[in-house]
Amino acid sequence: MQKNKSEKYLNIFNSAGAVFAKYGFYKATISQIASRAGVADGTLYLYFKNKDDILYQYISYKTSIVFEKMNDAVAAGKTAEEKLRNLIRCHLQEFQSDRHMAVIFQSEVRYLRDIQSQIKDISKMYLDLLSDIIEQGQIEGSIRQDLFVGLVKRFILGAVEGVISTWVSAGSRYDLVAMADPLVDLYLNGVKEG
Amino acid sequence: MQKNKSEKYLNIFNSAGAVFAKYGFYKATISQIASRAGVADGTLYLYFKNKDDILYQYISYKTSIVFEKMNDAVAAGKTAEEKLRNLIRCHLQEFQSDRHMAVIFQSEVRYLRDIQSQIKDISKMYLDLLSDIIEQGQIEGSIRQDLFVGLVKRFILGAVEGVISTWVSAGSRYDLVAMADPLVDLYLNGVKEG
DNA sequence: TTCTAAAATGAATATTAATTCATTATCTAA
DNA sequence: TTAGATAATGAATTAATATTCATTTTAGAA
Repeated sequence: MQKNKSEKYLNIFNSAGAVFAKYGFYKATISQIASRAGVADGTLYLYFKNKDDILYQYISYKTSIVFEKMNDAVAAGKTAEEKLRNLIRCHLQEFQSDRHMAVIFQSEVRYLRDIQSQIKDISKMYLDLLSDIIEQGQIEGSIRQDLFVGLVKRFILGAVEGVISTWVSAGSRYDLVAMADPLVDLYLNGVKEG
Repeated sequence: MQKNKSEKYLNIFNSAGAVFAKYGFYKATISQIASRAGVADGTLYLYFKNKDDILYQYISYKTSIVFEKMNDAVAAGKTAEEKLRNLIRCHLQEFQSDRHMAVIFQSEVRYLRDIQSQIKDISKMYLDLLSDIIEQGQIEGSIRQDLFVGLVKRFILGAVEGVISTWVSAGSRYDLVAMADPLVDLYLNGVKEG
């Protein structure tokens, strides 16, 4: 099993992403992944320990990249509102530009949560980012003091995931990033008239 | 395969729910379900066509029950706000009182969406309920006119599912129904100060 | 060009678990 | 009480596919 990410490694990696996204982890077969990558079945085992390990590496890697970008996006904002807006936009942007990842995150994360506790859960990190933003907003005075942060952050994450989930189910045809501003407007102002 | 729901059928049905919730559909085995139900492996095939059919019947049945209750809850409200509050409360109540169902809905629905198009998707029905409520609120004047209903309804569903998902991951230890009112307050008023 | 190590192959193997069905047990009605 | 029907059993079968490894191919050094 190689350490550095050779061209062949990436080839298998990406093929696995496509096949997992299309069939789901359990119904995807090693042969399908190998054939899509244009290599023999046995070759996968030179690069990955086993089938689980492919999914594990896939999610680990994608998680680290996305989280890095989210961190940068938040850091680029000054006020809480700017930070929130940047975070949501980045989130939607990343998932829109990598549909396979979006599908896999949506459907296979629970499987990994059960068996691979060493994965840093992207939700956990995301919720921590949100906590910081909400608390900053409360200090700034732009966000209500009477809110239970633990609830608000889940509420926001759930809403974004719901929008992504719908976009995935609908065949990813419309522009996801365009929903960032209306979404943030909803969090901020609510649906009530006046 | 029997038609009427005998005691043994329900026994297998519920055992399957518990085993699917614990291990996930693919890792759950027929032997585990049979053994939990206290019957022989072959007996399952007198009541269900195959393993897929067990999950199919489980989700179909639970969906119909929950949706009926949700409909009643909404019908019991007069204003849009009352209806929304009743719907969210009912949703949280039903999932809280049936944790196996909550787990299965959270993790296995995508699998079914792929293979069993005849299931009426609970999300779809739910979103339609929400559409009606939002439109009623807009007519009443209690909900903003400038909202895109298609976005708002997903936003609300996503937020509720996010809260349930967190509750499931946290081992279902706290009171989920207690979150209904703070959640509705968030949808209505937003997080912004003033 | 030749040699050696690394990489790749894919047929054979091993494993796991869903499903079947010949047999046995249980129930019901005459 | 018993014959026939119905229900249940669980060992044997079947099917699918993840993984291994003896063999072949490739690439780079001498």
